[in-house]
Amino acid sequence: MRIITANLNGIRSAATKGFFTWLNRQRADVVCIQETKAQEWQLTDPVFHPAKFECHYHDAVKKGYSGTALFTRHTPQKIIHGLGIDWIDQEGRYLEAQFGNLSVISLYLPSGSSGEIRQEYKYRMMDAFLPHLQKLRAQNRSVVICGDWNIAHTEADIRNWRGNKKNSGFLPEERTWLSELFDKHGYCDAFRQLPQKEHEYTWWSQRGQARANNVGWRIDYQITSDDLAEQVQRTRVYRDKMFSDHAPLIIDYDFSIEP
DNA sequence: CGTAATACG
Repeated sequence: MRIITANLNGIRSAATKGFFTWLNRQRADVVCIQETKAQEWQLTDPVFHPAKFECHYHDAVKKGYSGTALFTRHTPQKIIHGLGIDWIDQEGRYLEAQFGNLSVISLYLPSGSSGEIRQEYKYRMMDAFLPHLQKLRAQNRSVVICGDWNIAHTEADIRNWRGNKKNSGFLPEERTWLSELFDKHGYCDAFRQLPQKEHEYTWWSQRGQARANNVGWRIDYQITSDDLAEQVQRTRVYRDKMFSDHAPLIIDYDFSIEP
């Protein structure tokens, strides 16, 4: 099966640039979207509900802000909106689809780049999310968590690591949190299961010529439970001018969703 | 500076 994750930086803007035309050609089974920046009542146009998918939206309370979506070709047994934690769910950051023993999750971890208050919020969500991830493992579920984690893990995941050691998204505490997820809690970075390509980033600053020079960060991941690690068949970062600052991440797995 | 509403990334 193929899972795509994409931070769209505004789903309405993305639609006008041809995102849905592109998507309908991708043979995706599940599509996880972040930063819809819209509420569902603003998305009545059929373009936002492509026919071959079952489409779910999880909006932020604040208009034009954040928001996740999950499109699926197969009907899930259950859709879960949010973590059950109000101050997180108000920002529309977690949307889960359950297919038997498999959970596919669209996740948008906060950015901390605007200042201390949002960095603290980011840390608080990381702290609140970890027990949830442990619970999913304790239930013996297979899990694919797709989305914008707003953290570059290692020096291989960011072009200018020296210059960003004190910047949100590459702080030691954030990187350690991801390391512990991988080393202690039974999760792995699907993209890193296959032979490494260098300088494969998913996000570029809009300042200067960052995109043109590929001075980027890998902050979008599909993080799976360890049991799915050997299922990864092919990974691809899809760079196209249609996607203004984030590139979608496409991963093919060697498992299928039970009907 | 883009997206979408005057903030946020």
